[in-house]
Amino acid sequence: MSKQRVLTPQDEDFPAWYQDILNKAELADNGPVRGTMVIRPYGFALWERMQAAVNQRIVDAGAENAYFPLFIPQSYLNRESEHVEGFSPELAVITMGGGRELAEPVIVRPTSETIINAYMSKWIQSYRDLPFLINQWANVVRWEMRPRIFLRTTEFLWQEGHTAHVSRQEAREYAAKILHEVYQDFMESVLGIPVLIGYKTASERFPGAINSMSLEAMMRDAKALQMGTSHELGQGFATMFNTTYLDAEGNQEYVWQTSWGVSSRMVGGLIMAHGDDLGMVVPPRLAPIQVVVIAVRDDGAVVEACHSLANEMVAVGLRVKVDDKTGTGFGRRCTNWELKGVPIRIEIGPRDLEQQQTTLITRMTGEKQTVSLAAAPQHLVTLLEDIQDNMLAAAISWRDSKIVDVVNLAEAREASQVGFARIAWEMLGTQGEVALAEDAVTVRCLQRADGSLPEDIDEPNLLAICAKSY
RNA sequence: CGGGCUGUGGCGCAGUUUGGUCAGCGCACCUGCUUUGGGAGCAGGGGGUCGCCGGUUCAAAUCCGGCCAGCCCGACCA
Repeated sequence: MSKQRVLTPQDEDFPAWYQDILNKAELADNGPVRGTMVIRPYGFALWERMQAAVNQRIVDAGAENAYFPLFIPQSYLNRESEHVEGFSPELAVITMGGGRELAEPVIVRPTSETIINAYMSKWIQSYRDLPFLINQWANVVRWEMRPRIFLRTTEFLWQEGHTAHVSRQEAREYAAKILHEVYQDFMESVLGIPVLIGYKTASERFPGAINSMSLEAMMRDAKALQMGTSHELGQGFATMFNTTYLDAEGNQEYVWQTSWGVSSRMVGGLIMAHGDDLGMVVPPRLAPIQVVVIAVRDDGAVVEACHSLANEMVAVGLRVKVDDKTGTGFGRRCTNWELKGVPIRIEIGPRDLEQQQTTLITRMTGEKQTVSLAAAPQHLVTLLEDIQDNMLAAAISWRDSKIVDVVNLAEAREASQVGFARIAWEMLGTQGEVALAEDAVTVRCLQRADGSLPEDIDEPNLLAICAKSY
């Protein structure tokens, strides 16, 4: 009964560590078609909780949910030239249906700007219909060369918001609002993952957008992960789909649009941003299970005490699971809950019961403490809040320790191998961006020196965040 | 699409060079007993047309030919 290695250590082989977690924490499996994934119940529970928190914020931002078809006429994509050029290499195209060749091939949506525009143009008539704010939760398909579960799969789950506004200014502000009030707030306050925000460079921009904003997080191997994007689409789609409205002066005008999304990739980000060599570490606000109560041994009184304590905890609003599967060894069960990253583990054994107490272990720190059964529920409520705050604080300080300010290309190249390099965009420039690409380093985003979002990409004195990424 | 590699129970692999008690190991799974405060021990057990097709041979996981699939490295991506 000694402690043995469960996962490949992160230092030894980070991708292997990630794979091990997917399997051992029962998060997901590969699907039979390359690039597809099966999301298992625990992995899906994480996603569902993300959905609920993001959806609430989207609704608060004024957008309404709707649903558009999975199949899009090929001709729709062809209307916006940059859009179709950007996506055509990764499209799944259906040419057969009902046993016959189709007159016009059908695209499996890689994103829905086109089909949503087709309907916006129908529904929007007057400036009184604006802003038009809509969102859908859906699956999309982008044929991927190098898939990795959650991070880059051929089919993935996401939310895509699409809006139409009377002015460029209003559209820009709304895209920024989503970035800050929906995405950044969700990621930092629920996921406990700090993000750097900024504009994508022209080469990293969404196909068809005039500007793309992104949220970039640092994983435990110091690589970057784009956690979400919010785009300013300008009037390109509106022009091609004739999405117009009549303004107060009686003029026919094109709308200004945005689109924005976060995906099941965030599950991968959660794993890689907080995980350690024992498994996942899930922040309390997200955790499907916040507390697991483990019956140490098969003893009627012990099991009963576990359930009774669990009931009290549920009564104060906690999400609790009782593990009374005493047929499985104690150590094994502890390990399994650690792998799943449950924030707090409570052990109740005969010795605890004699003292009317319980042993409480915090997943994030491994810290053990003894708490009386009577005080446990209330104690847990505050402890979970502390853990949530501590996880974000720890992630921020760790990330900041891996960001290096540099002044030239050579330094940027070097620093990007072991963290994020921050360099004046005027210094780096598009040529520097191309040079960095040789080392698989990209400019993740452009931001102001204080980390805030610039007015636009041409604003002077911007900083480029450079890193290797997923 | 260019370069390197691999296909053997659910997973990870050995065996292939030197055809013949090689259908085997670890983990997982099932049964029983003992266990249970950090991945338990012992005993027993189930499960594989050795990627597919063809060829050589008395005999093929092993040799030959073809096909298929997958992995890793390079150009695109939430």
